[in-house]
Amino acid sequence: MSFGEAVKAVVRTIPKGKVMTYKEVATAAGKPAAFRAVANIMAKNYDDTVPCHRVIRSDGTLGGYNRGGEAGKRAILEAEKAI
DNA sequence: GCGCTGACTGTCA
DNA sequence: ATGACAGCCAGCG
Repeated sequence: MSFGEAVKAVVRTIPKGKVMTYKEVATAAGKPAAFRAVANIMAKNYDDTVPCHRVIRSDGTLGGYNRGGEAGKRAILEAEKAI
């Protein structure tokens, strides 16, 4: 399994109404220091089967989203009571 | 195979 | 607390 697939699998395990940081996802994927790669994977190879909108930065900021940016991402999280 | 890029993180000033 | 710099990894040209 490639790292990207592992990352997607981890994000898919995030329950509704919950959020994980890129670092947490990278750690769960097996590469605690690959948070940068995680962001890169999500950015370029976005997968609709993966709730990447539940992945936020360690600061608590939403970071980014390719479906409307932070605004759209925030809207989804609010709808799921994650924020 | 090499180099650049990026939805990041952590530390220093 | 805010801003800037450097470091890290995987994917793509």
